[in-house]
Amino acid sequence: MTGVSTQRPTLQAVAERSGVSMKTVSRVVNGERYVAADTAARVLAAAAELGFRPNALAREFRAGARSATIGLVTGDVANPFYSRIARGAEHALREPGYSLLSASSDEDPARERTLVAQLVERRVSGLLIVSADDDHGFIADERRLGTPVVFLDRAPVDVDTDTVVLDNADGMRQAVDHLLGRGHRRIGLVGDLSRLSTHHERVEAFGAAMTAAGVGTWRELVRSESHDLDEASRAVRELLATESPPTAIVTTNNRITTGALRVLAHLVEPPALVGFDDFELADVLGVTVIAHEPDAMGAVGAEELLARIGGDAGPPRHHVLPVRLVARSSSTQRPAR
Amino acid sequence: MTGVSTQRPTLQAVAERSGVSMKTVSRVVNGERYVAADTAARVLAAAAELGFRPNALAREFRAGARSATIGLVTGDVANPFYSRIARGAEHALREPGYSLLSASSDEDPARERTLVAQLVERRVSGLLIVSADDDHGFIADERRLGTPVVFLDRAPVDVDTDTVVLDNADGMRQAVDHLLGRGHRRIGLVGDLSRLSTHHERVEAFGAAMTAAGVGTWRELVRSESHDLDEASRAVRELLATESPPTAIVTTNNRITTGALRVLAHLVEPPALVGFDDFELADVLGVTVIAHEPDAMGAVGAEELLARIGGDAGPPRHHVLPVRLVARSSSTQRPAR
DNA sequence: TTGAAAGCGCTAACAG
DNA sequence: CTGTTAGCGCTTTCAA
Repeated sequence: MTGVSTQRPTLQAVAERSGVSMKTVSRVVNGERYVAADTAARVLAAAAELGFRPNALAREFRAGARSATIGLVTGDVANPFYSRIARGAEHALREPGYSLLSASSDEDPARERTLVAQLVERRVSGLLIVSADDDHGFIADERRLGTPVVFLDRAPVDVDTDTVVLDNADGMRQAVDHLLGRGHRRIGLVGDLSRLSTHHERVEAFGAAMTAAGVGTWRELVRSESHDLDEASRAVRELLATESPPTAIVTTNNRITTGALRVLAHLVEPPALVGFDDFELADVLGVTVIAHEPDAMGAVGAEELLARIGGDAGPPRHHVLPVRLVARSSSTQRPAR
Repeated sequence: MTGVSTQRPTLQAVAERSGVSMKTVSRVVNGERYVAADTAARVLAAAAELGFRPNALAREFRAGARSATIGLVTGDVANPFYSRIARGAEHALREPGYSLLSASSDEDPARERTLVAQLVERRVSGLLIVSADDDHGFIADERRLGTPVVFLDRAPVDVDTDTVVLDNADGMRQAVDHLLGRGHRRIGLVGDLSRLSTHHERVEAFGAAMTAAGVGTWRELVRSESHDLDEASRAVRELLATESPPTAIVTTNNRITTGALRVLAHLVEPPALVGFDDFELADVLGVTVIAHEPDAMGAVGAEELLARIGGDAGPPRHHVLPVRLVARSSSTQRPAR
C-alpha cells in the first residue's frame, strides 16, 4: 500500500475487479440497458474504488477516426471579436457534447495552414475558421477528405463552402449615410489588411455610397493596411495632418477604432467617428458603431457544422448576419464644419 | 475514378502503395534516420498522392493514454482577462507542440467539475484552471492519478499545488494608499463573489490599509457579490445613494470597473475610481488601474505545467506576479471633497 | 537499412 | 442479461 499508481485504471481493470466481462463494464459505464441492477452496482463500485475514467482518446480512436472535438482558428483569441465568436461556438457545442480546440494564427497565413493541418491530424469533426489567407485550396482538400469546414466573417475567395459573414455592405452604407446626413462630405476611412475580403467589401461599399453622394474623390481619404493599434493611430494622425483633413472618420474594425480613439481623445475638436464592430465601452465613450453579434456568428457556424457532421450534404449555405448602426455622441455631437 | 473516398488514407495504405513496410512509412513520416533516400522519396510521393495525414488520435492513444493537449478552464473565454490568459498559454505551448482545449465554466462550480472530468477523460497532459469552486478535492484526485494541474489567479484553499496568482494584497494596498494620499477617507469597494479567494485577499488588504489609516468603519462601504455588469452598476448606485457616500471607489476586477463606469459616466461630479485589472481603453477613459499581465499568467502557468509533464516532481511552486498602479485622471483630477 | 508482430483501451457485432 | 472476438492506426520491441 505504499506508493500510488500513476497509471489510470482501464476498463479491463474494472472488469477484473468486479468479476464481469469488459463488455459488461462498458455497458454500465455507458449507461446502456440490459444490465442487472446488482451487476451494475458492483461495477460502479469497482470503478469508483479504482478511480476509473473512460479514455476518450481510445473511444474516439476506435469509433472511426473522428473526435468529439471542433477546431476553431482565428487571428487572436484575445481579440474580443474573436473571443466572442469562440464563446458563441462553445455554447452551441456544449449540449451536443463537443469541445473546442482553438488556436490563433496571428493573422499569418503560413501559421494558419500549420494550425489547420494540426487540427485535421487530431481528427477534429469539423473546422470553424476566420481565415487570414487568400488562397484556400488546401482547405478544399481537407473538405474533400471529409472534414466539414465553415468560414466565419471572411468568405473564401476560391472555394464555395458554408459561410457565416456580416452584412458588410449594408453596415458601411449605414455608416456613410449617417455621416452624409449630418453634413459630412470629407469622410476618411481607416482599414485593415487589403487582402482580407471584409476589407474589400467595406471599402467598396464606402466608395459606392460616397460616389452616389457625389463625392468622387473619396479614395484620397482611404488608408489601408492598419493591422495593429499603432498603425491605426498613425493612419488617423496622417489623415488629420493632410491639407484639408476629413471632418469624419470611419474605421473598419474594433482594433482600428481603438487605435483611432487613442488619437482623437487628445484633440479639442475631433472629427466625427463611426466604428465597425461594437465594443464594450462604446456606450461610455459615446462612440457610434456598426453593431452586430459575434456570439451569433460562432453559434450559427457551429450549428452549420453540426448539420454537416450529421450528414447534411446539401449545397453550401451562406449566412449573412445583420448589422445596425448605433448612434452615439461621437457622430452626433458636432455638425460638420 | 468516379466518387471520392471520404476515408482518410492510413499509414498502411501508404505502405501498400509504396511497397514498403508500415514501419518504414512510420519512420519516414516521423523523420527518423536510417531510411534510404530513395525509399523515403518513394514513401513521401505515395503519401502526398494519397493525401495521407497521420492520425494524431491513434498516435497519442497508443503512446500511453496522454495527448499533446492541455486543458484550460476559465469562467468565460470572452472576458478579456481570461482570453489574455489563454493567449499567453497558447503562445507558450506553441513551440513544444501542445494544443489548448479550452472551456468556460460560466463561474459555475458544477459545470467546472463537468469540464474537468471531460478534459481528464480526453487525457489532456495537464490542466490550467481558474477555478470558480471553493472545494478542490476532486482535482486533488486527478492530480494523484497523474494529471498535473496548475491553478491560475485563484489559489485553491484545500490543496497544495502549483499556483500562479497576482500580488493581490500589494495591489489593493497601492490602490488604497493612492487614494488616501489624495485626501480620500470615505472609500467604497465593489467586489466579486465572496467565495473567490481573490476577493478575500483584496478585501482583506483593503481593510488592513484602511484600518492602518485610522478608518475603522471601512466595512460600511464594502459591497460584494457583484458578479456581472448590472450587479456592479447597481452596487455603485447604491453606494452613492447612501447618507454620506464615498468620495472614491475601488473595484476588484475589470467587469466591475466597466459596470461602475456605466454609472459614473452620467455623473457631473463622480467619485474617484481605481479599478483592479487594466483594460484596453483605460487610457482613453483616463481610469486609474492596478495593472498586470494576464498573458504572463497564462505563460507562466503553461511553463510550470510543461515542467511537471517533463517529470519535475519537486514541491509545489507558488508564483506571484507583480501588479502596479497606473495613475490616470479618474483618481487624480479631483481632490476629495 | 528494413520488416514482423504485438498491443495501446475501447466497443460493434455476434453469439450464448 | 452476459460474454467472446476482432480490430480501429499507430509505434515499440525485436529480428533480419
